[in-house]
Amino acid sequence: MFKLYSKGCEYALRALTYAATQNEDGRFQAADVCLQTGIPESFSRKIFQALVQGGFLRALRGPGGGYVLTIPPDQISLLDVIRAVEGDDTFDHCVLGLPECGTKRPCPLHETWVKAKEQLLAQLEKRTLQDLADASQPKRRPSHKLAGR
Amino acid sequence: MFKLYSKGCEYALRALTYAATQNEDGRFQAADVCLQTGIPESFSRKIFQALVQGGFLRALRGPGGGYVLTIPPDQISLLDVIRAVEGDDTFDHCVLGLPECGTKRPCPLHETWVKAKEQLLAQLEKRTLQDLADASQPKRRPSHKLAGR
DNA sequence: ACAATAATGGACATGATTATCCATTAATCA
DNA sequence: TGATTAATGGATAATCATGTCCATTATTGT
Repeated sequence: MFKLYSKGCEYALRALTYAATQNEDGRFQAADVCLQTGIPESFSRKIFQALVQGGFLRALRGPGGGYVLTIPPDQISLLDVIRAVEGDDTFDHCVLGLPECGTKRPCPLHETWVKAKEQLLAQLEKRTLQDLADASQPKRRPSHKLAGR
Repeated sequence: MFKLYSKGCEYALRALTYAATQNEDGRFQAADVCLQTGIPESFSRKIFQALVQGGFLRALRGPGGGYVLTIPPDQISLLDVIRAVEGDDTFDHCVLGLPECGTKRPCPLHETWVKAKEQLLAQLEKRTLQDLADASQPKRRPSHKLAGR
């Protein structure tokens, strides 16, 4: 069946969105966020590790620790998160599964897919974590951005 | 990772495309098509069964049998095939995995996804099996349609 | 130095997708 | 009727994605 991204990526988006609603600098603890957003903790922790590896999060160990976003949430697009979790090449494979498919040797669906993909990625690129946070039911500071700009 | 559709669906598209290049009425035998397109036979046979169930193919048993398309290849869109194999609702699930997401209770990504999906489905809907067949290296009758219209 | 907290990393369990095998059914031909 | 051909359907295996558990490491505070 169709999958825009893996479960892990879905959890990353939900967790990071929640983090952005809660805290100015996107600081959170794994256990807390997983409990609040209803995503499985043990599994999601692996994803957080990947986001640390990818440079999106900084890990803070010890009491009062957790994770902080290394970049403000309004500068992280959904596409950024997706690529960080899934790898830069998630969207780059031939949809007909032909290994030799490319610009020089396009499969019958190549051009169609390139166009559809462009539009899809454009949508995912223009929405940021902050957008998602604002669109969620605001927990605190209900979107000061709308007034502030 | 990203998946536009399942392996089975990929095989269906490759097999049906090949069938359309070979034969006016899209007639083929499972063993033959699988051999030629390099897709696993035992597995693909299950998919052909599904396409029979879905009314896309008619199965002809016995010597000289095989499958025939019940509809001419230029009237079958990629989206038709995808929906037949994957089910009508493949593209209808919330990308954030929220069960209550819908028009009345949209998730933060709902509108973005609806738009991206529309564009994606439009691309998949306007290409037919005949298009794919013509775009493949033509085995016989190299696209009489181009001259015929 | 010790205790408590929180992330890390490895091993393992579960589930879904993908793939293979084989006996059965239906059709054709001699 | 018997032999051959080709799809069908059920059981089973392999592979990958998802999920859990636990010992370890780093950090903080006492």
